Amino acid sequence: MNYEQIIQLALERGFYFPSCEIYSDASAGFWEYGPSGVSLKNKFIELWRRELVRRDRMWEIDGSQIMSQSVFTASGHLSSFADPIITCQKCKSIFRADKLIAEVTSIVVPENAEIEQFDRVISEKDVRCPKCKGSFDNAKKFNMMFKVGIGPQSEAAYLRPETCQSIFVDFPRLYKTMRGRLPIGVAQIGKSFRNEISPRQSLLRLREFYQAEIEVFCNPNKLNEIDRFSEVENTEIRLMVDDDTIKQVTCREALESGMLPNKLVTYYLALLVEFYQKTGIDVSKSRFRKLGDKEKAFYASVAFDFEVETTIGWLELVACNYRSDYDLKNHENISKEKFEVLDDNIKVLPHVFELSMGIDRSLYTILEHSFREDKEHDRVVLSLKPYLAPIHVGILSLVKKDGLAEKTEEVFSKIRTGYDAFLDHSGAIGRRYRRLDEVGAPFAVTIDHQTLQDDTVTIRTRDSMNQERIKISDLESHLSKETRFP
RNA sequence: GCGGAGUUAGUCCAGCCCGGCACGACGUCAGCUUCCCAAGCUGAAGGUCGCGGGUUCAAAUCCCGCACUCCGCACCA
Repeated sequence: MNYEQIIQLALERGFYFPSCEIYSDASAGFWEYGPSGVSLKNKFIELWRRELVRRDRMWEIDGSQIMSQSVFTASGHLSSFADPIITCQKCKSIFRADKLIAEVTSIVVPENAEIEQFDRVISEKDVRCPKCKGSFDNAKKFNMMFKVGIGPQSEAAYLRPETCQSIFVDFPRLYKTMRGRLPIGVAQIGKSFRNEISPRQSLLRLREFYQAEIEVFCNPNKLNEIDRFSEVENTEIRLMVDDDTIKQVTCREALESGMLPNKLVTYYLALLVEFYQKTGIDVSKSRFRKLGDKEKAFYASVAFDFEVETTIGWLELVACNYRSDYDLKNHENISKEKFEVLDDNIKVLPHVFELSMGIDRSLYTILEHSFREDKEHDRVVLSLKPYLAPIHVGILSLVKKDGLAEKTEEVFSKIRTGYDAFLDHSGAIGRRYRRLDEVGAPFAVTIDHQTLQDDTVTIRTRDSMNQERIKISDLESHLSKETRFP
């Protein structure tokens, strides 16, 4: 229900835990997924593939995590993904140089100005530390990308700070070989790396994290020629634009009222909501928040954050950026590769609309929104959607003796390769049910004395705690029906 | 990075002031018992007390440094 309970569940039940925790030099901002977490993550990704990649006939790629320096020269990350910082010589406080100068002197030095400009203003205006009045060291650029050295000469390269650059640099080849027409969605799941100044709150701000990104390449003159829009015109989404109120409207209303700029953007925001609804996240606690000019990333011309309310506040799960031709134009200039494509026999440099999803944050939110305390039955239940549950079914013997254990293993063997099943003989039956509830297993099959006579078992449903008796021969079709993706 | 609070078994924690065998609960495992919702009994495993250094005959405890976690500030492509 709240952050502390989720982190405790994560630690106790193998969802996630700190990386390298046995060593004291382990850095903050790195976490690992245990067996339950991996199982949940894999199923979440499969749902994403079904609801976005396959539904919209996107292409999925898997790019390198280390990318050449030129990529980030072109993308702007080498110059813009860095903050000018100054350190107080006396108290060691760190400030953003541009912000402090603007505050104290009202002089605006652009964030990406040459480093000497900051030093000059600081010495001319005698800018001092607001905390202790100490003077500053020379300004430095703090780039949030991790630099790596390739080969014996340690040639500079970087761990990608967002997965999408692979998609941009691969686009010319993909377009030539994969036989698509605009609009084209290209998707990728993978890790990104950012040297955050202060990582916090486990999965919510990591230095190494999973993104599921989708870049939709489109003709900027045809943003309202999206046939598939009709599939989502009645889908309800919650929007926060221009003021602080959230309005729940259908996609058609959002478009007609001008709250959203065009059919293409509206269509993909709708796909996102429909996807998240199926993850079990409570979308009545969600909103698309339109970002103001100051909040937007340097490459975005229009941006919406998909945010969900949690016990620690509104959490950004997806950044939806209209990147226009920013990336393709820059890669074209630096690489000399052609990025133009033919659309209706007219050459066009595609624009890009991006859905950049944080997987780790999404998984946290799913856990928090699924976690409940059932006080009446004195239990903790993770009411995950059956198709996302780390364990689909527990296979339990009511007692170990009288041949029940052997019969239970026989049932387990029948389904172990098709489902995530957990075999358990030991302890009281109620205790075993409780443990399964806590990792979100939607079903528990129990082998009892009657099973030996007529080959039937009981199957217990997690949320209702109801049990029904079914034939072992019907077990697979029952599980298949109940754990199927929607 | 700054300020505050912390770090002891899988989890929660006592012990620290005032140095002398690291306490308890939950959980886990095995056995017995019951046999459909965390019962009970018996037993067991599990600890470099965050890391490193110092003081001391002796350090979880006192001192110094560092790391990490949480809260606040700042940062957040």
